[in-house]
Amino acid sequence: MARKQGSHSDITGPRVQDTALRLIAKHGYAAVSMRQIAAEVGVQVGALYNYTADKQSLLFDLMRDHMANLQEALAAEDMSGCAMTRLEAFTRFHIRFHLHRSDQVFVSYMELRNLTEPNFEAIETMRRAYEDQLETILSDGEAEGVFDMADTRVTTMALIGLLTGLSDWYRADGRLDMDTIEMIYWDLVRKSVGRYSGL
Amino acid sequence: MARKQGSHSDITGPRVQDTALRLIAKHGYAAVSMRQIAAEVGVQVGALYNYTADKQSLLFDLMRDHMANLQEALAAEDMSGCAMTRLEAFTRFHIRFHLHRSDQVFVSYMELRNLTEPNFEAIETMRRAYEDQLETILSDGEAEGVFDMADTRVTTMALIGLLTGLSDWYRADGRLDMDTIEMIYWDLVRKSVGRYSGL
DNA sequence: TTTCCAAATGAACGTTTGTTCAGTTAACTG
DNA sequence: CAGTTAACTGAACAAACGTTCATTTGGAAA
Repeated sequence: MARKQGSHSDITGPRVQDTALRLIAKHGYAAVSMRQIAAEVGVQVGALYNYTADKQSLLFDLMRDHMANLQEALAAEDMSGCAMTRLEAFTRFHIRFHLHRSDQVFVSYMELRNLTEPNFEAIETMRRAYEDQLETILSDGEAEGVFDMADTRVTTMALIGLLTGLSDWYRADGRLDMDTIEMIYWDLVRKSVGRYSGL
Repeated sequence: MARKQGSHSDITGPRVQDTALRLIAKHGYAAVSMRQIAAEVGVQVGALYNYTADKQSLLFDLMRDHMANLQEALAAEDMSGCAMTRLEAFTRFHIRFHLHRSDQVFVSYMELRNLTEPNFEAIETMRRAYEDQLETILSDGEAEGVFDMADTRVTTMALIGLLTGLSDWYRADGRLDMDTIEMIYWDLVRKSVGRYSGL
């Protein structure tokens, strides 16, 4: 029995990706077998190899697609204003983008060590490019005199950690909606890098 | 051949723990086999079962010990002053404790999903207890009027994320020493929750 | 010197793993 | 309607998995 109705490759293909993403996010790359993925898709294990060269490629493609989507979406944001405006845009963008893709975020940060060396470097390069855009904003803000930081690079990494850590505890059915959280986090970011003349 | 010289149980035992921690931090729980651990320790795989009931217990013990050490070390800190003083103490303590235990931190945050349900709950309870101590400091600070936050719980989680994210990029041989990083992070924390009258 | 036993061996167990591939099916093409 | 082929099956492969256990070892106790 094969191909019950219509051509399936354009249906099964995405379903393999979606299922793999969901299962890997839940149990981890090493803990998910090709047979589990096949079972959830509804095919035999051999059929998966019509859509991926091997298990490693499946993981790598998920992560590369995620990073590419991130880069593309950020490029579509308006980044024309002053540093403070751009920092707000970046912060809100990051939160919105990541909270809608919790599985991708989880996999992309947790499964780095399961990538082969060349695949790891490819993902790291993409991540670095993303981080650098935040660092540029912070540098510009320092030059403009609106930000006051002890160290730009460390602050960049700290803010990335602050924003990304949100994915660890945010639940869509939680106490606060996303707009509120966005506001709270922007408040924290703004104050943490702003010129300090408080108590 | 067994026991080449002297009793080994008090040597092999800790070595199993140390090796398991190091390998799991590097490759992940599911990706590390009992045979790999045994090989690095220098025994046959069967010998491991003199020191752990099974693989799951090995992971759980690592995480529980880490959380217990964390709790114990925090309890030994001086937490007698005002909220601002205690926040600084907590911040510096958290950074120092975690940066000296990067493998434990990594495992304790990455391998939660590989715990059985009861083991997971046990660890979560310990983690929650730790977070609550930060939340208490923030609440007290708000009551004292020295902190200004939109939401205490969210700020707690955000600061935990900020501080813990440090482990993701810190390298002992990096550009900045730990004291400097501690200072930078305390600066960020202080400003982010402080009463804001800046630009 | 003999006995004892903690500590470790080494082999085996039943599963599960990722991957391959010859064969089968059914929708599309002419 | 016949031929083609994309899509999938089903079985097989060697390797690796966690765990068990009868057996062996050698230091310590008597």
